Amino acid sequence: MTAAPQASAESTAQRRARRATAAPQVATELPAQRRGLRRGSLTKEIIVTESLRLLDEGGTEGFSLPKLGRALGADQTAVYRHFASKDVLVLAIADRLIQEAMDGLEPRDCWVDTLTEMCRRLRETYLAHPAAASMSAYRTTQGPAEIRTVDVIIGAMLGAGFEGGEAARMYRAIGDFALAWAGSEASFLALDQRAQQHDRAAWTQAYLSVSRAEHPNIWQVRTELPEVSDNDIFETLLAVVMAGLRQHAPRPCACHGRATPGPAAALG
Amino acid sequence: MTAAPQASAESTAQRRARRATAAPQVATELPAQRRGLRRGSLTKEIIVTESLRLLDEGGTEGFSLPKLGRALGADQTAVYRHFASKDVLVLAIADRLIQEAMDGLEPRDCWVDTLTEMCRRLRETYLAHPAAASMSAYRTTQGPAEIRTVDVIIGAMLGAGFEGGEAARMYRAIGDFALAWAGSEASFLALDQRAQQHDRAAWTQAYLSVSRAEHPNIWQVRTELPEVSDNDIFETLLAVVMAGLRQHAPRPCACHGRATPGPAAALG
DNA sequence: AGTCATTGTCAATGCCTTTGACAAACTCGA
DNA sequence: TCGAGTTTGTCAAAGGCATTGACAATGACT
Repeated sequence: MTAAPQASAESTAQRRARRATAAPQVATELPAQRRGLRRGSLTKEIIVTESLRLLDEGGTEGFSLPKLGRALGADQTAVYRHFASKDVLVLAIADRLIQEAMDGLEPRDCWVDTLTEMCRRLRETYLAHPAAASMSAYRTTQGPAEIRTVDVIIGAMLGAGFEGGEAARMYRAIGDFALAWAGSEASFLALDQRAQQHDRAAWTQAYLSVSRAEHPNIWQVRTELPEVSDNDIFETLLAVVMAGLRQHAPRPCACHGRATPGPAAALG
Repeated sequence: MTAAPQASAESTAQRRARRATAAPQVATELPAQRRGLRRGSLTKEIIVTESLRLLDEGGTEGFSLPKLGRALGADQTAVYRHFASKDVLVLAIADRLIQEAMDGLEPRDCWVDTLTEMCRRLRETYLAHPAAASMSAYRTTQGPAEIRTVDVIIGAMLGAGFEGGEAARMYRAIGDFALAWAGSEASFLALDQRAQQHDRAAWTQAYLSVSRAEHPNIWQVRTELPEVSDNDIFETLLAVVMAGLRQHAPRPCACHGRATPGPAAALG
């Protein structure tokens, strides 16, 4: 079913002419050139893509349905013809993010590698679209990509030797962990730059100016604290989680606990 | 004419009557019905408390500064005399939650117990106020309670034998983990009941109706999947994380890996 | 008592989400 | 080829929210 007839150009011209003459005597001062969008120029796909672009550029603040409509060159309310409400649009955005993150995810020989890759992918995608992620994290769509990811995770857990209810629990634990972590990092990055910068600076300040007597432990590592990067934190926690999983697992992973090569291997 | 919450409607009426016949006496000895809006009757404390109540009862949707003002028996804009913006109020709410969660937290003999307690406390408080938590999670206030908690966590890490930068990294990993997890659980619970119920039901449905050929791993544990509770998931992940930490730690914890007694001790 | 800052109230602005009426334009059947 | 019906874009408008500036009462301080 393709067949997009090109006869629309002429009928568009007809429409324009008609509109010009059909209008009552209301003073038409403007050369009504491009007042409207051609029918069918908006699709769910286009709208979601533009939403993502707007959110990436302007953050959560700059995102509203009126602005989205205008950015598409359409009316403020045009989006409502394709999504019943903003909430439904947000769900579609969530779906797009999951797809983007998990497209092509394949089980690897080592179940730890599989889980590690899943966590890293989700985080990468969320960090690439923090505003979109902060709006749509914790929403679930049961789309094909999501279901497939669930299957891969459970497959890894079964590969680790977990059985039945334990495999189910472990899947939820790791899956929800990945979502929670990526979502919360994205949520922080979705705050306006001022708040973010202020927060980071404030913590550095707080660490460095802490009283030795009152908070001796902070004091002891006060200079190292501001050095820790977000990537450090994520990879550290990921390693901890995977170590814990390996220990719980009835079956060792294929790489026998060798450090998983990853994007943060060079980090201190 | 708005149908304000019952309690506040009445106290507003009382206030009006009282003010009309107001005697210039001080008469501050009776705390009963002291909700009148004499000058100074609104304080940050009161406003934050009422915010929490409104959020607990009505969720994120029912929470706005106009409604908050009305619920306090005051003008729509009264809150702005105490908080420069809604954002500042949200930070104050965040502070209150952290205080509530961490009040009286003390290091325990076993550093694993200390960390476990911290994670559980944060989660409990956030789950008790999901809407408030979903608004204020990921915000940081550097209040005394927060700083103290940081010191306790770092103390636990030093107790585990981590040193310098490693202790700093581990503190961030566990602290951020606790925040991310509690925040994301709260965010889910802050969705309106309909969406929540729908989500849970949809997943159960999705699990049970999965095709064996397409998603064999899900199929294998399909009946166990809906059985997993939120508490199961949290305690499972917490156990995994603590096991991983123990393994990374240069020094064993005081209880030598004995299962930490907790609300989910029955879990395998 | 008189000055002054504080704090509650009022009126108003501009943006947001959403809805209903309307009109253009595409589809489909005769 | 034409006309009915459905989509889809546009317009106008309602009702809510965050925020602001002007105003007024009130309590503190001198």
